[in-house]
Amino acid sequence: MTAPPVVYPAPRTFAGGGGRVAGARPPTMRDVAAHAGVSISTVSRVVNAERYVDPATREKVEASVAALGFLRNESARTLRPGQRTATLALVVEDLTNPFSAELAHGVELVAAAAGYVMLLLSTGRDAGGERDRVREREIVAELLSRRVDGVLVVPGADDAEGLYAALAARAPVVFVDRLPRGVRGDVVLLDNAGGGRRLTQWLLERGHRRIGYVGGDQRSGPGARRLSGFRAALRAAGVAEHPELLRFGRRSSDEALSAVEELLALAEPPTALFCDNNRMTVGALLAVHRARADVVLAGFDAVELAEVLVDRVALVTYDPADVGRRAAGLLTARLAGETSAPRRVTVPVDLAEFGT
Amino acid sequence: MTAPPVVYPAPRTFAGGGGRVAGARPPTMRDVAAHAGVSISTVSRVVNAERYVDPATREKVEASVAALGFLRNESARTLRPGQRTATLALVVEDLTNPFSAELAHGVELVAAAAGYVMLLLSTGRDAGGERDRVREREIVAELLSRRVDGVLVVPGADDAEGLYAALAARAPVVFVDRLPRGVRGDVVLLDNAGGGRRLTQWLLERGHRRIGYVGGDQRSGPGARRLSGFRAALRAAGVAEHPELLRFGRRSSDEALSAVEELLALAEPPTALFCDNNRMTVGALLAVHRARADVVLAGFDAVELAEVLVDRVALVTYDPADVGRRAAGLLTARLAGETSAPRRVTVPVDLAEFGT
DNA sequence: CTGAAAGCGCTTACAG
DNA sequence: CTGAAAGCGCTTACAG
Repeated sequence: MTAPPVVYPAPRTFAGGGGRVAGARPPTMRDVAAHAGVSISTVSRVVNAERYVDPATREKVEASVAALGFLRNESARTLRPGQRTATLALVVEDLTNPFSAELAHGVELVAAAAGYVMLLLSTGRDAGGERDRVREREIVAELLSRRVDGVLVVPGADDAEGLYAALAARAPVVFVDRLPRGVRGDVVLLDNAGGGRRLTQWLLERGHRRIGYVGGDQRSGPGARRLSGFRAALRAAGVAEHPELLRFGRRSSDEALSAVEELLALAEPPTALFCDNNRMTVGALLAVHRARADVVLAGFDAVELAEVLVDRVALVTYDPADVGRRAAGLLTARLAGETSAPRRVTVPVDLAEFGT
Repeated sequence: MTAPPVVYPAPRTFAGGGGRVAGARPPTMRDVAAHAGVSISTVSRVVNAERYVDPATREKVEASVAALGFLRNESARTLRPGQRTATLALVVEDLTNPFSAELAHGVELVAAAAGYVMLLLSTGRDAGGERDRVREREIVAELLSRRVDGVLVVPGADDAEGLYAALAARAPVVFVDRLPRGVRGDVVLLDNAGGGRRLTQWLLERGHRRIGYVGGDQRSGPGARRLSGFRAALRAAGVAEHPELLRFGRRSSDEALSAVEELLALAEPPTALFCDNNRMTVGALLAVHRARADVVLAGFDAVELAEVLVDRVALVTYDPADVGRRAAGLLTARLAGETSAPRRVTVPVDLAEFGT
């Protein structure tokens, strides 16, 4: 990625765009100073909107800035000790996940309002579908090299312990949706347990006692908390869990669909289904609709048109952008000097009922 | 956003995270050089993996790098003329739009593979729902100040002429989904006209002659091309357009739903509907489903579960991530020295049929 | 209110 | 193969 050596001050040129030439060396403060007939210090003061500049001088300099199209080189500014890069980073696993995308939107809003720009990096998964450790280490190194002011991370279920410790040792880090083990830090969580409880109570109130469960990874993070909410509600109501009605580890709506088909084919099928995320809810909706089964659905995440497919459904919904705004708010507060103990923010969820 | 003056070399400290202190001044090449007993030049050579370094020296330096946890300061490196920031920027209007999110994903994949990091900025809309000009100018200034190596832009329908000209004059810019008037540059477009034509042909082949049209902004960009494809197909088939069946300027699925309700209530309703984007398709699906109308749908964009709602539907689908990959590919090619005339890439679309 | 000078952390000819 | 020195474009005490 390094450009071949160039003889200074050869401009970097770009002749694409049909002969358009971009990249004549951009004007520097020195150029502005010469143009305005003042010193570089004075240009710096004007550009930084400092006080103690004679109005006439300021005007002169501003005219030169405009005439030359001067834009301060941020890399140079950043180099001074104590100066910020005015850059935040958001690290997600997969941006195509709607949660990540809306989260990023919320983060960007707050970042922009606070004068920061957002780097977006995704860790992805390796060929085996596992978290890509190499890429994760690269990302941490990249962020440290770039001296980002702060980082927001949606950690993976299987994040190596302390992966982000090196990062957290050098810049404030806010974790989103789950807190990796062994790391202290600010974290913004959804009320997953509360949502699981409310969905389950909603089913119990409607008389359901045989409730099926279709879920993804239930060993840690959001999935674990949703399951614990489910179980807590059953326990509180004195209703028994039916192990044969629980299906975990489903990774797609297709896998969820098969799971629900299995459940519906049981001699004693469930009368209701708890779906622990968007993929599960979509799969279950399809299976129930196809089977024209008399099964009530309760699931996590908004699914467009869900209410049209089944007679009765309750969905836990939330605003990922709000999660992003809050997480970015915590981070910018740290950057503004906040030194309180690690904070844990829980974002409430909503229950939306549909159907007859 | 500027930190208060600090007395050098006071470290920036962060006492959040429960007393955890981050930000002791990171080690520099000077520190590594002292630790390894070599000159700074030599450290630079090792860090940059240059040839002509004695293996023993290299090993010594690498040990010091590891011991001190040295990570080259990218701002400092960038300062030298001819050096890149290794940063691309993607500018979209709204990241919550699934197209933007998947696009960003594709861009990030290619950027990461080529050694670039992606800045993500959204222009948003102002209070009046119009493109926010002030924010757009800020973004252009920000990107120029940061000396990003290249930019990908999804321009708005109502972009001011030449808004991105200042940018394009200094760095390669690739436009996505539409090309602003008055700007030359690489552009990646979807085959919107082709998609519109195919959807319309699909309807015509099934005998439809009264085809309704539900669309958003049809004055420019993708909307205009989809409409032109619709009209071209009608013309080619010698089928008349029915002006009373055309509804434009709908901005949400709710507005599309109302439009379709109007159409279905006509004395002579359409027998088929053409929907020019995802929102329109969702609204039309709902309206047709609710009215249990015998209307065939043909629409743009994948809609989850669409086929379950209506008897027969055809959807034009495409992979926004692929658009992102291609756009980023054009950009990285420019950055690698490609100097051909502006390129226009058209990404093909698919037609998916559902229903009995 | 203004300017000369030092220095941020690197890279790069230039010597050796 | 290695080092001393200049310089990238800024900011910041320090003098005046």
